[in-house]
Amino acid sequence: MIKFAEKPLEAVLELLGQRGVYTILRSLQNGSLRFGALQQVTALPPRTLSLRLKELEELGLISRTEHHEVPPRVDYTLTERGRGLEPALEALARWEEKIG
Amino acid sequence: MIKFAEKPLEAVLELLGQRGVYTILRSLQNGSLRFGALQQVTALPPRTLSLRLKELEELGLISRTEHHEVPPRVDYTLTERGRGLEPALEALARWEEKIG
DNA sequence: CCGCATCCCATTGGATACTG
DNA sequence: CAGTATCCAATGGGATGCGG
Repeated sequence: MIKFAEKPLEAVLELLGQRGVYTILRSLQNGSLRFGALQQVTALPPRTLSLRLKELEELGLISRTEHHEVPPRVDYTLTERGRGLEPALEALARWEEKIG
Repeated sequence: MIKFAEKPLEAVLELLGQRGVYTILRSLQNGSLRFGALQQVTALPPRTLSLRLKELEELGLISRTEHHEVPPRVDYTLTERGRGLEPALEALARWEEKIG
């Protein structure tokens, strides 16, 4: 895996190329979401979703907030750095429309 | 591998996440390049570069032109569809500058 | 409800050597 | 010069079951 510290862009692209990651980022543009919700929109098995979320956290694109309640509740939010990717995500979305 | 026909965007993102692909596309923005030149800018082993170029061709992002000469000469060019990705590539480049 | 542990497998990527 | 052949190591990711 490419290290963010060395090649931030390549690291992000590598992660964006993984299943569900683009969908996760786009979904979070509308606000925080919980693990379960992300599972539904991405259709990823829990193990895989968990891995992707951890990687997104490591790259500083999302943050994890744990609410100490019963039942447990955790939600994920775009960070400032994550929001910085929005123009790129938008450009990609527009490209898709054009050729779809 | 994700099929372009079904999910064009996911297919492109998957490919963009591979080593060297972003670099290939950016390099070709300045005009056609030959296999050897792409090998130098990407630092990919020939087998891998060959695979990536073939995939980029399948997605319709680049085209391959074979000149029947001795010694052999082949060059690769961005297609119209490939150029459509430029705004997204630019947005990514700007994101990189901001955090680099 | 969130998410980790294990097991498993197909696919892939890198390195090196070789050829039309 | 532009690739292909071969071999090997790593990894993505699905399924299932358990734990805080």
